[in-house]
Amino acid sequence: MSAPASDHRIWLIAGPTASGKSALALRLAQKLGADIVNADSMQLYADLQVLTARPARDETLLAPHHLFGVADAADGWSVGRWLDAARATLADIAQWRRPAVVVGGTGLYFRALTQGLANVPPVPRAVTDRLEREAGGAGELALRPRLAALDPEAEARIARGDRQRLLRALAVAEHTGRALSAWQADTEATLAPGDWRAVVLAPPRETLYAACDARLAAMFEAGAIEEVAALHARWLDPTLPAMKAVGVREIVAYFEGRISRDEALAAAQQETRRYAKRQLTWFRNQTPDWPRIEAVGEEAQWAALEGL
RNA sequence: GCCUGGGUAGCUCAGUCGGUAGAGCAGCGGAUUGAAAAUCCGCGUGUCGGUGGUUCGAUUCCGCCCCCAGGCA
Repeated sequence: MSAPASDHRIWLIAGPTASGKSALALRLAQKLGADIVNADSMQLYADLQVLTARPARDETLLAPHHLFGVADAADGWSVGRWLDAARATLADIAQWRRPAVVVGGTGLYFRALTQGLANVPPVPRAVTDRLEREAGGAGELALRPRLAALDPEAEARIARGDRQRLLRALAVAEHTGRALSAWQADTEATLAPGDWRAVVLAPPRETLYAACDARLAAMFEAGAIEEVAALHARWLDPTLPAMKAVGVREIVAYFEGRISRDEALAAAQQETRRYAKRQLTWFRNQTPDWPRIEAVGEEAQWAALEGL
């Protein structure tokens, strides 16, 4: 590497699903003697190991891994909760004077790390739920004017149809007495600009999609179905984050006899490709200045990383 | 071989009484501040099978050819 590792105690490795992040992160961690920190919203949950492509035990033994499978599916985590955990983890790693490699595909988590997250007090989910009930069938039509009065900036920014953001903005404004836009305006970065270095894996579209398809097929063979069966048997609230992992819905539909196993696989593969596309869009436009590695395959990607 | 039906977007199809065409799905582009593998917004991407003819003008009408499906042999 052109710059000494000590100049960059924290490496960020981002990219879409199935692009080769985990392998690259592991290799980098082994070379630097670094710890690996998860920045993937779904690999947080213990229940889904196969389906989220969370590093297996033999891999986690090769370098210290943090924040992988630490949450229960019944427990819904959020960017804020992850950021608090990541911050504490990174501080801990720094105390041991070891570098860290933060790896994942959740763009928002990386943003929270490099640009910060508004310090909004916790807004109970019940508040949002109440607002939704109050709105009733009118939905957005009833909520828009209310938000416009409290936080016109947010109201103008939120696209029509985006109920989730509309409810969040309204809940924050009503619950905290301060506009979400105002909270967001004084956000400060979590990591100091000079403390980290980032790279985005961005393989060609065709290659990436083929890798997604192959991986989903392998997951179905490697226990993804059994894993979802166990999760399904817990009868958790379907709105929990873990229940929304790509593949869960499709495999549950298969259990219920609504589609065949092959159809479930095809549907899960399609959703994975769409997810990968959204990730490519995020990193292409939200982190345009992060170096991109378009190479395919671990060796080529490693060579590209060393050449940075 | 004959008869019938059909060849229009990546797929399934609609349509044009002659003025170069539009839906669904797929796909692509974009947004993204506490659910983010979430939640949304936007965009038809096309030798209308080929070739001659009629016509100011043919995807549309006519001839021939090719291909597919079914029927008769």
